Amino acid sequence: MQAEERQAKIAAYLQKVEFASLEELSQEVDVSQSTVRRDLTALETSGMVRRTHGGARIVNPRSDEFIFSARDTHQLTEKEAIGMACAHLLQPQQSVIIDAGTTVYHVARYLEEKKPQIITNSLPVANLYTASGQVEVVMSGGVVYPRLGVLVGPLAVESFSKIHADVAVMSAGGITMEGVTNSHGLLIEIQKAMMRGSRRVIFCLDHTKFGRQSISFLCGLESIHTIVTDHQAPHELVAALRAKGIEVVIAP
Amino acid sequence: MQAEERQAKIAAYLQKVEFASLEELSQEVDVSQSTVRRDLTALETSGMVRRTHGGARIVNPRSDEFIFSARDTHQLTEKEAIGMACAHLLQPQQSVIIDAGTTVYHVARYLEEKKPQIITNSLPVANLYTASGQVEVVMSGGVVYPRLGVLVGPLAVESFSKIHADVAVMSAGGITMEGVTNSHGLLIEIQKAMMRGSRRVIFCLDHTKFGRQSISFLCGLESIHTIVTDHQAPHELVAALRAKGIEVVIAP
DNA sequence: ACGAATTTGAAAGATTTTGGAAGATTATGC
DNA sequence: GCATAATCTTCCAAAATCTTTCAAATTCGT
Repeated sequence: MQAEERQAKIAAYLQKVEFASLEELSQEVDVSQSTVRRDLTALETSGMVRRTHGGARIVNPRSDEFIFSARDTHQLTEKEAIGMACAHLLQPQQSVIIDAGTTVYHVARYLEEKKPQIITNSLPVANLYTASGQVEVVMSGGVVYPRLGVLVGPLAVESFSKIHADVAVMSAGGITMEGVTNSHGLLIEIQKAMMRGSRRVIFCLDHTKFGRQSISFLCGLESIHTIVTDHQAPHELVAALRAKGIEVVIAP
Repeated sequence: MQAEERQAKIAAYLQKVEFASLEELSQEVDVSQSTVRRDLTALETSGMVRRTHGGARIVNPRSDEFIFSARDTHQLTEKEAIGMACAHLLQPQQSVIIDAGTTVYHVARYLEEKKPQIITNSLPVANLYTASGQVEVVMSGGVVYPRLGVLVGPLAVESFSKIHADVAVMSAGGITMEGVTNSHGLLIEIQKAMMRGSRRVIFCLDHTKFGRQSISFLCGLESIHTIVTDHQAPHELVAALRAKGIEVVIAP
């Protein structure tokens, strides 16, 4: 690698992490620490970074715009398994509405090869494919709900009311034999609009959602075509749902 | 291959990658490194590229206002100064339309304490405040334009047509006495809608934009109330703009 | 087609950059 | 406050890269 390119890489890396040790940097750009030191002094004279003992720090940190909640490790493997299984259910080139929620976010992650058209109100999902450009992503409008990165409000409802898609991939707070419930009342209207606009409705629900009830009622079981869950889901409830004519996919 | 054609190819390649090693370039155009060296010295005297040890780098990297890249350190300090200066122009609690573009992105960064209502079609801007929750952000709908992270298309235009804001903070590809131009035709309609919906229009343009013309015409000078730029902006053009009644703010 | 002028590729020597080591300096624990 | 460890600076040899030079190849004009 070239000196200049390397220095740019170091600067970019520091932009991302704000601070990095010498060892970290030398591994990142794959040169000796001596060279990193030299690069850092060069970058320091240009005013871009400040050296410290043991590393360097960016002068004007720029908050990284493309991070999705780092603390999302809850039931990660289950959610990934569900995500993959659900992605398998979709046909190439389909138009897919993706709900906002950590579980369905993982569905979106595995959709790239299906080259779908994704319609979503979730910023994290949209961020997934801004870089690649392989997947067409349509965002609804709306007010950004803090922390979750979901677009809500009348603008969002209106957007989805106008849209028709092949599939809606939904999440929820809980499911019982009485129906599906969710914790955020703001989302209910949007989710209803999503489901109305889709020919097929898939719910992605990990086993912790089974038998649980949240505050707001979303829909009855008759609105659901498919449920994707993991192998820890209670057998009786799965059997009962199947008896109601719902396809239940157990992710391995 | 001809010498000139080869040099053009080298220049084009460098435009794309910003810097490249001698080996890379010699493979790219399929000549010896000696020849590449000669070409590079020629290109250097013409001011187009700068040679470095081990390769070369483009002097004026295609300063595309609308490309968000990790290594966007291009005119970073100027853009930050402009961002701060422009943020100062706004009143607390105002509703502000923020255009999609690297310069105005920096305006958004400094807006938190004004507690504004932000309306935008830029994913990076929206991502800025999803975590904090201090600022209300409204997103237009639209199709995500790959790489740029901008929402475009009829849905976006329609969203902005319905919205009225106190201020619009805009970017552009270039400004001359004939008016403001932009490189992406897709954005023009959206930007026009943004400007129509605002009582005051502020353009943030770093000095490289002055005297430059992009492909698509956006608006005449009469539509502009304020321009924020940095101190390297050419004095004559600044004076001429002021003579037209436009407030020009020079960021320190 | 022939010779002059230019361009190209390669080699030799000069220069710069790199990686490591020794000694100096700064942080850390007790 | 002192000993210890970590980190930094300085220096040097090795590696990479650059410049210069020159013969072969190509292009151009006639």
